[in-house]
Amino acid sequence: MTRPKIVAILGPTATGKSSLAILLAKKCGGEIISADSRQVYRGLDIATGKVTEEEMNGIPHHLLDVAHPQEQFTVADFVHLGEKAIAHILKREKVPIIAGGTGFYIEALIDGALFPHVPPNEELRAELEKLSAQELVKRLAELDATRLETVDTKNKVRLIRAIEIAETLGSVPAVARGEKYDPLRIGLDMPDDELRESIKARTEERARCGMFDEAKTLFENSLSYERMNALGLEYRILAQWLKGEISKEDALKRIAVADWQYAKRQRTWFKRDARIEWYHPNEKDAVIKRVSRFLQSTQSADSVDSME
RNA sequence: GCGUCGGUGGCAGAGUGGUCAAAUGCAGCGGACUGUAAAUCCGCCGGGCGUAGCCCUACGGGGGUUCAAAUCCCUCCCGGCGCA
Repeated sequence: MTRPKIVAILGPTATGKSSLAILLAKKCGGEIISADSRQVYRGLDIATGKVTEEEMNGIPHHLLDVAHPQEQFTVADFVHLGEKAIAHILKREKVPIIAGGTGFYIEALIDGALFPHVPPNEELRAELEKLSAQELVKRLAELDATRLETVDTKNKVRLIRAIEIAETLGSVPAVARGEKYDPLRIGLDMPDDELRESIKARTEERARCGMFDEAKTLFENSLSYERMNALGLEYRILAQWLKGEISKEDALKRIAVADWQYAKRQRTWFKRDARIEWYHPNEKDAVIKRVSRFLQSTQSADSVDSME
C-alpha cells in the first residue's frame, strides 16, 4: 500500500508561508492544515498573523481556531486533530498542505511521532515546579536513569515532563516513529537583513490592523496577563503595554526583536532536518513546479528527485 | 562664569587602590528540544590565537602619585543639575 503524499511548507516566521500555501493549494487542489501553535486559539488573530477569510481565497483551512485561549493546547492535540484533518482531505481526494512554523508540531505529525500516552498532570507539575532543577534531576535519577542521560538537566520543563511520564509508566519510552505519509518538505527562508525587514514591516502592519485593540479585547475577555505572557512573543509584550509598563512604540520595537529571536530558534530547529528543500519566497514558480512533480511522481521516484 | 554630580564594554548599569577584560540585565551570535514548543533551556559575547590557556588594547583625553589605578591627585574635553 502506498503512503499518501502530503506537502509541508515550513520555515521561520515572516517568510510568507501562508500565502504560498494558498497559492499552492489553488494550483494543485489542496487544503491547508495550519501548523502554528498559537493560531489554534480563537481570538488570537492579528498578532499571530492568522489568515483572513478573504486571504484564504476559498481554500479550506484546518487547525485554526480549534482551542480556547485559556486552555492548554499541546502537540498531542495537534497530531490528533492533524491526522483527522489529513484523513478528511485525502477522502476528498485533495492534497493536504501543512503550512506553519511550529517545527515540533510538523515533525510530530509528519513523522508520525508516537508520544507516550501520558496527559499532563497539573497537580504533579505544580508540586514539581517548586523544586530546583537539581532536585528534579535527583528525582528522575531514581525513576529512569536512562532518560536522565538525554534530558537537559538544567531545563525544569523537560525534567518535569520526564518525571511525569516515568511516574505513570515506570520509565520514559523512546519515541516511536510511524511512516504514515510520504511527505515533501518545502522550506522558505531568506537572508537575515531581508527577514529582519520583513518582520519589522509586518509588525507595523499588524499595529495598523488593530493588534493593540485585540490585546485589550482579549484582556477584557479575561485572558490574564499571566496567560498572555505564556503565549509569548507579541502577546507577552502586549501584556506589558496593557499594564502600562511600556509605550506602544517600545512595544513595536520589542516585538520585532522577539520575532527575530523566534525566527532564529525556528531556523535552528529546521536546520537539522536535511530532508527540507529550501527556497526563497520569491521562487514561487520553482516551488509549484517542484510540488507538482512530487505529486505526479511514484513513491520511489521521489526519493531520487529529492537527491538533486 | 562659579558650584556640584557624573563620564565604565553595542546599550543600561555595578565596581571606587591589587583577587578586573571588569558583576548583572538587554541586545548580538551559536546550540538544545519525547504532550507548555507561542514556551523552556544551554554556551559564547573587547580584539587576536593552537580558546580549561596565552598575547595585545582597555574603564572620556592628557599628565602624575604608587610596587600596583576603572578606582587617588592635577589638567583638559563632554553631559546633568544648582547658582548667577
